[in-house]
Amino acid sequence: MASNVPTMKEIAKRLGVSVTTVSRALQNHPRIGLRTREQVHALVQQMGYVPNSTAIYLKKKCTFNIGVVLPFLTEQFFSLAISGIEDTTTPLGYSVLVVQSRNNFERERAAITSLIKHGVDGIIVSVASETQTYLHLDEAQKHGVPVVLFDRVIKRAPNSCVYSDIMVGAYEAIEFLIANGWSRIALLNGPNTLQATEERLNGYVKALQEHRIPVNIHYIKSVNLLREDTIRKTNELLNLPEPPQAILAFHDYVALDAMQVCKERGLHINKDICFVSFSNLSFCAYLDHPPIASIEQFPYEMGQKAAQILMAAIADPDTATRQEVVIKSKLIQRLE
Amino acid sequence: MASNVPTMKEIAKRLGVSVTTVSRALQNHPRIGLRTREQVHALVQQMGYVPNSTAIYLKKKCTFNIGVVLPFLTEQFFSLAISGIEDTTTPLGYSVLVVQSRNNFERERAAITSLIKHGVDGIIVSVASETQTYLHLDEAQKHGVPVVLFDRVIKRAPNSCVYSDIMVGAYEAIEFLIANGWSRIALLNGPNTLQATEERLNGYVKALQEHRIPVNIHYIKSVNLLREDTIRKTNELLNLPEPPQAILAFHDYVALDAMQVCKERGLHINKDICFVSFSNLSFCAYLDHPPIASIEQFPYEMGQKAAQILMAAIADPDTATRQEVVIKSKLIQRLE
DNA sequence: CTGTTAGCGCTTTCAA
DNA sequence: TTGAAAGCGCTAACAG
Repeated sequence: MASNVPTMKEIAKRLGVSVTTVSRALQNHPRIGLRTREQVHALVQQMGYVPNSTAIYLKKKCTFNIGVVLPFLTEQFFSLAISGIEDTTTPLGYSVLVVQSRNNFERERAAITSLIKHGVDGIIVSVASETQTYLHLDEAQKHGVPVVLFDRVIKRAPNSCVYSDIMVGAYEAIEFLIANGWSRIALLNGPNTLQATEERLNGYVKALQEHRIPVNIHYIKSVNLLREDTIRKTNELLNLPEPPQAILAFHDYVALDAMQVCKERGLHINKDICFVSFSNLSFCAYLDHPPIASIEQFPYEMGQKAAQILMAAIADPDTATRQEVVIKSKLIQRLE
Repeated sequence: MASNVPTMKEIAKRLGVSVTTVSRALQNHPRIGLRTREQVHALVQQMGYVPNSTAIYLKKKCTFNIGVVLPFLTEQFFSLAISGIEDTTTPLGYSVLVVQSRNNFERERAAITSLIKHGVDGIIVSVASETQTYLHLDEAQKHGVPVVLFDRVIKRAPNSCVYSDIMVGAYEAIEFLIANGWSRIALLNGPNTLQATEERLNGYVKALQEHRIPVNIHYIKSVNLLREDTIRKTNELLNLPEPPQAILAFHDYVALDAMQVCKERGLHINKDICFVSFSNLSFCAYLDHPPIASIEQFPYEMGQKAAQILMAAIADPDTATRQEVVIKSKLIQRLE
């Protein structure tokens, strides 16, 4: 911020009125003379006066800033969520502070601490894959900063959260594969720390069981979301005496890496082996052989919803109760 | 922010000292008794006191927030730049306010106004494709908020800026294509409002001329960066009596859309027609037929550099002079 | 309709 | 080594 920026005091002095009057004129307070109001506005215009928000924040005890903590901005899923958040908060005068955790718990904790210090009015977080506790979230609540979780949520946490019906998504995906004649279906799942991993597994198992297909434990792999691990686990699957015909992947990035492994081993995608994955990122459209189906999770809408809940909690801290919103996912088929 | 959060006053009262003392203890001021300091720190710990940053900001006349305005977070180029910015500002205690302009000038202007109102200490911007003036940037400078431009810069603007040597990049790309035997090379360029568009054109023309290849005006198209326009312009190129053998695209997204058009028309990528494009986004690695070469522009490093310049300008507003930093690009070849 | 006054939570002279 | 007091820029009773 600046050095010699005009303040209300100067405006008041120049106009020979009190700062109160200026303040009121600026807020279009009813009890103010039309003349005065116009004069003030004119001078404000002329001097290029911009109210000092820090002062207002100090008074009003809010900053109109909210924080967002998520694993990676570079994942389109999250940047779309940010857009959803931005679009619902900006019209209300809020700005968004973004911090990336890079799936690292310590970074996440530090990010939240830093956001509290910066005085945000609320925080939206999608937890890191490493995160196993929600104590760092309590820290925020303790300072009166509401926290809303989205996508990567901790359901036993006391915070409001919004996520997609992953279990159903996984279930439908497996049903789809079965309906198309595959029965040897593997699951390239995420880290076991994530709730979302468990749900994918549940959906997977449920669908298989309902169709009386035995669950093969060797078909279930957990990857840490790093490329190398995906490659390793995919190779393990392909090395099986009876390798899978289809793979449900944790998300598109996992699917892409796995597909590359397959290609390198001479397999033809969607012929020798086919994929279904979560996310439905836009660049899949550019692949010659995209996953045969994707589970669209509507990250933009999730961001919107999370932001709405947060806005409500900020506006009315007392009446706001814990909410749990499920965004319906949708299976997008790409049969060739 | 909260209601009943502990303040320095309470700490002082509980300890029977003055707020001054607490303040000094917290800052580890030299002139303070060891005993007192320890007592204060203990109580702070116990009460979970967090300094009210708004108050500090008001006093210190800075917020330790910086704003970043860019077209789209969903473009990996920009999210990588954000990471670069975050990584250089966070260690210094700064947080990043991100706003997307969506290539819309009005949104960009509004974003900057909003950031000034929110009291950021500085702003980094990559201008919208629509933007043709830098008056909205002057607005910030007028309020003592330094502005640094990156990538999509306005070079005649009075602000510091960092960008890549696009002309050289385009030049090398064309040389590479010529060296590999192509001479009918088209340019799917960006909007004419962008400096970057002009530079790509210059590099393109220069390389052709140096190799005594006549510049064919029908091979030069300007797209507005929306998918539909890319499709239209690509079709125009392919409909030419002598269609190009190679295309230099404004960036990967343009290349991808253009490549799809080619595929739909039965052309084989990198055989019937090949592509070179700016950006080198990571997902190109997943394509069966990626652009035959990409011009890596190092967005992370650009973000870092822009942030460094901004940090310096904030730290020392008087001595800081306008800087213009060029990040060398690099041609990544993917000959099959 | 307008001004006076107090105060948000903190830092920082100036005195003791 | 500590404290009292002023003040950052603004808002909001309360009083005219």
